[in-house]
Amino acid sequence: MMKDKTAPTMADVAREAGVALGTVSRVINGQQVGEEFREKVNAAIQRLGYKYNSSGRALRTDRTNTIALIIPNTINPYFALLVHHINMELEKRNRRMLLCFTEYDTNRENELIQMAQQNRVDGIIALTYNPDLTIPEDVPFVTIDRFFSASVPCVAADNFGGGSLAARRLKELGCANVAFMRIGSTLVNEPSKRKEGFVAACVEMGLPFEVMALEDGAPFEEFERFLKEHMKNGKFAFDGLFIGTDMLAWQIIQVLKKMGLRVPEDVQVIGFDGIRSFGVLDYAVSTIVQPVQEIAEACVSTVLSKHLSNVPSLICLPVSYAFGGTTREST
Amino acid sequence: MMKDKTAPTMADVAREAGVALGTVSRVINGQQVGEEFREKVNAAIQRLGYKYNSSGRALRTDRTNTIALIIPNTINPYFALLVHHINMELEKRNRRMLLCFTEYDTNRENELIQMAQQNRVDGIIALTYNPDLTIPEDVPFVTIDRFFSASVPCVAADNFGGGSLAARRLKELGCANVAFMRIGSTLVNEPSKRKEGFVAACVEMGLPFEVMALEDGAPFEEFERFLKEHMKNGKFAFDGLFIGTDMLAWQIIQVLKKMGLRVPEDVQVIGFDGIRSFGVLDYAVSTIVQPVQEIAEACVSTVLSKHLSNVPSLICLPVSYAFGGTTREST
DNA sequence: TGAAATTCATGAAACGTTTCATGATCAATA
DNA sequence: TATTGATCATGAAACGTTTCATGAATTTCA
Repeated sequence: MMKDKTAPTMADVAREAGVALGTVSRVINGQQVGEEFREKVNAAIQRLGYKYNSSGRALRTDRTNTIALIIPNTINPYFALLVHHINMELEKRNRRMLLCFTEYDTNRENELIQMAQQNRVDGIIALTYNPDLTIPEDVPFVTIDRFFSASVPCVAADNFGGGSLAARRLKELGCANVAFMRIGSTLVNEPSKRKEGFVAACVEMGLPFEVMALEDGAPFEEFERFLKEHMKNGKFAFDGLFIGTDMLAWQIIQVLKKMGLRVPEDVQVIGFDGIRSFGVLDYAVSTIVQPVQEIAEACVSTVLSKHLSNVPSLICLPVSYAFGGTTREST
Repeated sequence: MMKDKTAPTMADVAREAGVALGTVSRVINGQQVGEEFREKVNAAIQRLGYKYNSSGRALRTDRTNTIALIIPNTINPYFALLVHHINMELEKRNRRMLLCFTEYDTNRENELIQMAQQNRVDGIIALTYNPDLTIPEDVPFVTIDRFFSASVPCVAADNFGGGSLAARRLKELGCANVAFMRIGSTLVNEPSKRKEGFVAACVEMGLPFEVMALEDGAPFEEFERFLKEHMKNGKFAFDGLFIGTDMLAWQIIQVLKKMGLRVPEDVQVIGFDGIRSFGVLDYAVSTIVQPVQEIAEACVSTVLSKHLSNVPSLICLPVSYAFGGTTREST
C-alpha cells in the first residue's frame, strides 16, 4: 500500500480545475467566487482528494486557530470540568486546544508558556501557581483565578461573595459556631478571598468563627487533629463548617463521620467548587457552585478578543449555593 | 506599548551574527557547528530576543510534533486519567497534545479525525464509539479499546482476563451466587470481553451467575429494578457482583445500601477501571485496575513508531485486582 | 452610445523554516 | 610541493498557503 509521493496541493487543484491558485483559496475560504468557478474547483477537489493543509496558512497568516490551556492536571475533577467547558467553548468558535499539564511545577509553567509561543498559538489560558510567572507579551494571555496586574486579564468566580454566601447560609441554617478550613499556598490569588468573604460576613453578622489554614504539602492529618481537638466529651465545638474546596470537604466529612458526627444533622458542611459527586455520596452535599460554564466562556472570549487592551482586567462571575438540588444566586 | 512590526527571524539572526541562514538553523537544532559560529549565533539570538517559529518547520518538514487525542470527555474520571497519562508520555518524548472531545457524538468523531489531519498532526490516538469510523490512511492511528482490523493498532487492557479474574476472586471470597452488570453499546469492542471472561470463568468453576446488560441510554432505574427483584424477604439473591465500570459500581453500591445490604459483608462488589475514589468512599472498594500508565505508554510509543506496519495489531496489557490497597497481577 | 464604476479572476510575492548541492578551508598523505 | 580527503559554512530552493496589485469583463448611468 504505497502512499502517493506527495499529497495534492492547492496548486494541483488549480491546475486540474484550470483556474488560478488564488481562486482555489477563495473557494475554500468561502469568499466571493463566481458560481461556475466554484463548481469547477469543488469538482477538482473531489477528483484529486485534496486535503487542506493548515501548516501553510499558519506560516502565511501567523494564526493557528489554536489556544493553549495550561493547567495542573485533569485528575482533580474541578480542573477536568474546566478543561471540558473551555474545550467546548473553543469548539463553538472553531478553535483547537493544545493541552498542557504543569503538575504544579512552577518551572514547567514558564517552559510551557515558551513552548506555546513557539507553536504560535493564538492565545494562552493559564491556571498557574508561580507568583513570578513570566507573562508573555506577544500573545493574548488570560489567567484563571490569578490576578497579576491590570494588564493581565483574570477570570475568576466571585470568591469573596462565595465565602460570604457560605457564612450567611450557615447562619440561616441555625449555626452558632462555625469554622473555615482550607489547604493551599498563601499566594495572593483569587481563591484566597473565600476566607476573606467568609470572615467578613461572620464579623458582620456577629457569628463566632475560627480559621484553620494549612500550607501546600501539609499532611491531611493536621485537619484530623484540629477536628478532634474541638471534640470534648462527645460535643463538637462547631455546628457549621465552610471548606475551601469540595474535594477537601469530602475528606473532612469522612473524618466527621468517623468521629460519630452526622452530616448535616450535627454539623453543616459547605464546600466550594460545585463538583457533582458522581452520584456516589450518600450524605447531603452542600457547595458553593463555581459558574464553570461562564468562566470558560469568559476565558475564551477574552483570549480571542481582538482588542485585549479594552478588556476588563478582572472578570468576576457570580457563584451560587447548592443544597440538595436547590440553588440560588449570590448577592 | 507598541509591538515590533515583525518578530526577528532566523534570517535576522544570521545577519546580526554575520553567518548564513542555514548555520543558524543548525545551531538551533544542535547539529554539528564550529564553536566560534555557535557562539556568534547564540549571542545574536540573545541580542535580538529571537523566538523560534514552529510554523516554518511544520510547513517545511510536514511534522508538527503534535499528537491528537480524541476521547469523549474528561468528566469521566477514567478518561481524565487516560488523558493525564498520555499527556505525560507525550511530554517525555517532547510532543504536544491536541485534545478533542467527541461527547460520544459519532459524527463528530469522524469530523475530528478530518480536522486533525488538516492540522497535520503526527498521529492520532482515539477512543471512539462509531463502528463505522473512517480510519485515516495518511497518518499513524491508534485506538484504545476498539479493534477495527489487523491494520489498525489497538491498545487495551486484558478485559477478558480481568473479567475472569473478577469471577475467580469472588469465588475465593466465598461467593456462591454472582451477577455481572453493565451498561453500554453492544459494539464488538474490547471492554465487552469483560463479560465473556467473567462468564467463561464462572462456567469453568461451576459458579452460578446471571448477566444484566443495558443498552446505552437506558435509565439507571432498570438496574434498581433488577436488584430489587432479586431481594426476597430480606434475602438477596447474590452475594457477589461484578460491575462493568467503577462509576457504575459506585452507583450500584448506593442502591445496595439503600436496600439495607452491607458492602462487602453481605455482597461483595468488584468494579472495573481502578478509579481511586478521591478518599471519599466510606465502603470497601474493590476493582479490576486498568494499567493506565502502561496503556498510555503503549499508545504513545505505537503512534510514534516509525514502522507502523511492524507493530502488533492488538496490544493487550495485564490488569490487576485491588482491594483495600493490596493488588495482584492477573493470570 | 460612451464613460465610469463595479465585479472578480489572475499571477506573483511572501511567510520562516529545513535541506541539499556547492565550494572554501585546512590537514594529511604521497 | 602537489594532491586527495575531510570538515563545515554558504546560498538557494522548497514546503502550501494567503493576499495584493493588476487588468479584463461586465454593468450602470448620463
